[in-house]
Amino acid sequence: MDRKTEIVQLTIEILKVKGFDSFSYNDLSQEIGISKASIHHHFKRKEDLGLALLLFMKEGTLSRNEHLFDLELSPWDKLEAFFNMNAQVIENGTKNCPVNSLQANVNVISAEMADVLKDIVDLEIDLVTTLLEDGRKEGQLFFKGKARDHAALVVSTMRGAMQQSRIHGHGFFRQTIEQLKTNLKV
Amino acid sequence: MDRKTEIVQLTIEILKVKGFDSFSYNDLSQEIGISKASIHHHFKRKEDLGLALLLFMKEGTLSRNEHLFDLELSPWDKLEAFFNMNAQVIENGTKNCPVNSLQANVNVISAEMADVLKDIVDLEIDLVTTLLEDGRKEGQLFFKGKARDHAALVVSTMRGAMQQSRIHGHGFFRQTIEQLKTNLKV
DNA sequence: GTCTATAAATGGATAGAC
DNA sequence: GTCTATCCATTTATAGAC
Repeated sequence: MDRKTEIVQLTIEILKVKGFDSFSYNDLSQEIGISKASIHHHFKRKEDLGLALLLFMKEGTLSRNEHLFDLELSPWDKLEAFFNMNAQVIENGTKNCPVNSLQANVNVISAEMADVLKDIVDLEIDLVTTLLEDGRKEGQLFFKGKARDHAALVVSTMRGAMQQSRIHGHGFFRQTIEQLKTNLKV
Repeated sequence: MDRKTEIVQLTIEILKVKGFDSFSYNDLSQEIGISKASIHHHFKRKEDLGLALLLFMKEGTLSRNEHLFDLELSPWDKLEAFFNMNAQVIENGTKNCPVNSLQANVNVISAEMADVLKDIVDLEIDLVTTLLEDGRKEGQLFFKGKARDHAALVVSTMRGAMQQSRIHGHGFFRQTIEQLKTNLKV
C-alpha cells in the first residue's frame, strides 16, 4: 500500500474516535512514524486530506454496494449483510461511524467535502431502497409507504444507533438493529 | 438571566454548529461581548463549562418530560409533541442536536460529561417507552416487541435523522419522522 | 520522500489591577 | 465581574537540506 492510502486509512480510523477538528497532523505523524512535514508533503492542507478521505470512502461504498448487490442472497439476507458490515465499522460500539463523525462536523469541513459526504449517504439509501423494493415484491419483507422513504428511515436508524452505542455500549446497536428487523418481518 | 446561564445557553447553541473541541472561549467572548478571562472567571476550565452545560440540558429534559407527561393529550399526540420539540431544536435542519454533537465527541469530553449525556438519552427513552406502552394499551398505536426496545429505535431514528438533515436539508427530518409515524399507526 | 527548523496563529488558562 | 497582559502548548503550514 502506498503512503497516501496509508495516511487516508489511518485518518478514517482516527475519525471514528475524534472529530475532524480534533485530530492533528501530529497524531498521524506519531502513528505512522514519519514527520508532520512528510504528511504535509502528501496532503498539503488538511482540507486536501479530508477530501481524499471522503473520495476514498465513497469508492468503498460504491464497491461494497456492488459486491452486496451481486451476492447470491435474498433481499433480506443482503440487508442483514449490510447491517453486519456496519457493525464491523463501529467495532462493538467502541467507535463511531466516520460518516456520523463528519456529519456532526459538517460546519468545520469544506463544502466540497460535504458534497461527497452527501453522495455517500445517498448511495447507501439507493442500495437499501432497492433491497426494500425487491424484498417487498418477493413478499419477503414488509413496510408501509414508499421504499425510498423507508430506506431513509432505515439508514437514519442505523446511523443513530451507531452513535448512541458509543455511550450505551455495544449491545445497543445490536438490539436496535434487531428491533428494526422485527418491524420489517412480514 | 445571570451570566453563567447566558454562557451555558450560548454554548449549547454553538454546539449545534461546531463540536466541543471546535469552539473556543474566544467564540463565547466575541458573542457575549466580554473578555475570555471573564468567561474563565465563570467557568475556570472548559471541562467545567461542559459539565454545567450537560447538567443544564438534563434539567431541561427532565422538565420537558414532566410537562409533556402532564399534558391532556393522547399518547399519540404526546409523541407528536415530542417530535415537534426536537424539530425546533435543529431549526429546520440547519443545526444539529447538541446531544448528537456531544455523542460524536464522546472521546474529547470528560467521563463525568459522558455520564450525564447518557442520563439525558435514558430519560428520553424512558419517556418514549411510557408513551408507547400507553398507546399500545389504548389501541392507539402499534409496534412489535418490547416497548423499551422500540423506544430505543424511535430515539435512534430521530437522532439519526436530525444529523442526516444537516446535509440532506430540512425536509429529510420531517419526512423520516412521517415514515416513523406511519409505522406506528394501527 | 523524508527530515529539522521554524513561522504564524490560535487554544486554554492564569496573574493581577480596577 | 470584568479587564489587559501574558504564558505555554498546540496547530496548520512552509522553507530548505538530504
